[in-house]
Amino acid sequence: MANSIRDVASRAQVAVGTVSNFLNRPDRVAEATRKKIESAIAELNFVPNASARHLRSGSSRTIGLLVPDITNPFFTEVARGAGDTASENDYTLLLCNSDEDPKKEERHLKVLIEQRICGLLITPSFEGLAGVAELNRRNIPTTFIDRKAESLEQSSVSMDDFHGGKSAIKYLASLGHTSIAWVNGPLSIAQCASREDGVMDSAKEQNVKINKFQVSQMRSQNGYEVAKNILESTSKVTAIFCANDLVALGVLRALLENGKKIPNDYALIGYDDIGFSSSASIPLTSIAQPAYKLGALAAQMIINEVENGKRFKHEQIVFKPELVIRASTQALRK
Amino acid sequence: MANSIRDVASRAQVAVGTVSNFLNRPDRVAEATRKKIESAIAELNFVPNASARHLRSGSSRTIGLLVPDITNPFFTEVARGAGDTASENDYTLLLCNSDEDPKKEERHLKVLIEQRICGLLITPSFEGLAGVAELNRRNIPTTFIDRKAESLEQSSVSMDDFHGGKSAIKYLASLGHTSIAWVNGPLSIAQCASREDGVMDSAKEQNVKINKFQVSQMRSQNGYEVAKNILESTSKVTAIFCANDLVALGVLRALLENGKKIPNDYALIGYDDIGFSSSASIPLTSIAQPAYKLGALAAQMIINEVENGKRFKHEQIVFKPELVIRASTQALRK
DNA sequence: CTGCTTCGTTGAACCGATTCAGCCAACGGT
DNA sequence: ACCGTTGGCTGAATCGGTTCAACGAAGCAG
Repeated sequence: MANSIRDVASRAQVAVGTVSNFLNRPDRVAEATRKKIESAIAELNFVPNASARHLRSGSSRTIGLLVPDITNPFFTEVARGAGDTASENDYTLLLCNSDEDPKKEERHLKVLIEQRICGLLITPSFEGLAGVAELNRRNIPTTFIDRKAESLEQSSVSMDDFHGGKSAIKYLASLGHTSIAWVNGPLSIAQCASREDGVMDSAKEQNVKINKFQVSQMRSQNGYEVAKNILESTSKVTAIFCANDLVALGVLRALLENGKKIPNDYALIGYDDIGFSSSASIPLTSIAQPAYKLGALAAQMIINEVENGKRFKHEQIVFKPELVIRASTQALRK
Repeated sequence: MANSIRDVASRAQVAVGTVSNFLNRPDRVAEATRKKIESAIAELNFVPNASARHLRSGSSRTIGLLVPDITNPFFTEVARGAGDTASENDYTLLLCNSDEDPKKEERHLKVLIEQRICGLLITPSFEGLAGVAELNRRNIPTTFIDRKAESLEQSSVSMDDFHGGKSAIKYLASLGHTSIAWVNGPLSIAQCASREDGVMDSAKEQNVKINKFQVSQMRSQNGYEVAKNILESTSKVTAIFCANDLVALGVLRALLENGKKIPNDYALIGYDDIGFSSSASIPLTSIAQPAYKLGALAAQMIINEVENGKRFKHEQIVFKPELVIRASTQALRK
């Protein structure tokens, strides 16, 4: 049932080495021989065994992708991008979801090492992950996604969060808003910290007032809850900027329930531009991040690194996010 | 750098076979020897090579999961469930996304065969997929997810779509609605067909009138577009039931844009109960499907089948979906 | 005709695990 | 004292590919 290269060889009346050449360097094989092997493979329904191949060749042609929350559409898109690129280059992508749980993350890293992945794509959610150090010790190239590498010895594909935060405030200021609520996630998350820096920087430039609010997790429910605080707050704001779309959607729901009109009573901006934002009941203005492209590019980079070894130059690529204007924002009516 | 079992053996002063026993059947190894091996492994930082293990043992401990659209939260949840269960049982899950493209699907199946997966989980989106027949020929157990297997030789974990369609209409009828729009996807999709049967069956029982509408794809944008037709339709409906939540969210947006009040002007029900439905601006009543459980159970079943071989009894498990009532529905005001 | 390449092919060694027949020592029953 | 059993350990064979030194034949230059 499970045919081996030896069966193919004997059926095609050639040596095993020739079949292997046919599989890997067909140009080294004469036309006539090639045909014999082709038909033998077809007749036997032969498909090479990846494990055997990896074992001997030393290269697994498998890359790992470790994300903190596959439920977040942003990461789903990253995974799609990385998967498609891997596939096009005849690599296998091993997708692992840690659910933001360090234990699961370590376990997945162990499995990835067992599989002898030749490269890892990761969005590190915690500092100083033991497993990542382990990867380094084993010389497995690692590329950060959505997080800039601090060392030049490592590649990364990330977003300019400072710019993202800045451009949202700048845009709101241009609409005439001078008092803005900023709903951020935990500052321990690097992305949140950078966005906040951008927000504050722009606020100073544009001379607008920022009211800070905070959520413990960047999920819809948290946005829903924090909205009450915004409504009850003494200093009246006319615009709300949220650190991601899920939170913004939660805020949106709370505002509508309280009879507020969007964008009339409040302008609202999210971050990430996940698919649902454009089809929310009030389509959301958002800071778009090219998630698919992030994943695809990261995969391409790690494949280059794997194939070019030492000659490879590490790069830290930073994309600029883009403001996408929809119905949830409009100019302030005096 | 990459240590082998032989390095461990020589460091621990034992035979390679003993190390292998330690790894796989620790009870067969004496306490003292165990300790020696343990410390040798720790010192050398040894992690076994999965490829070598699979090659010799013949079992890959890898299961494949092939979904048609990882972007759909329903499948993301299925994948999480399957992934967690695989992980708990020391299996590796290879997640593949076909984007509803038969070519990609075939390519993924080829890769999965190369990897010698010991079992496949699949939501078949097309009839008579050549690749699946191939899997059968190779005796690779296959379990259908969200689609009942027609043969008793195969397991499946699916939902009772007939019941789902029926219960939505029954509920709307109980609220006093007698004229209902039913927005379905392509009838070529088995799930859509069954839901429609349930809808029509219940309509007859409850004596309510059904207005059929159709979308070509079950995405939010399609729902947005079809909503116009519903509004312009001559026969006035007071409730709308959509074949999935994405479509329902699109309809919701269109209705709100047209100044309609939900649930006052229209009651609205979706299907799947994806996370976003509960946090939509008007939280959506929906027919909930336990996606995570579907994935987890399917993974457990295929693992059982793999490990118990012929003794395994195939099962076709069918879950009943559950109506989840939220703000988008209310009793009809006369 | 000889010597030198080039091209296509061969087949044994090897990658790193698992498997299993076989060995030794200790123990217990008679 | 003898034999059978059991527990623990050994190491060669093996899984299915890839690699590579070596080889024969053909082609070509001098």
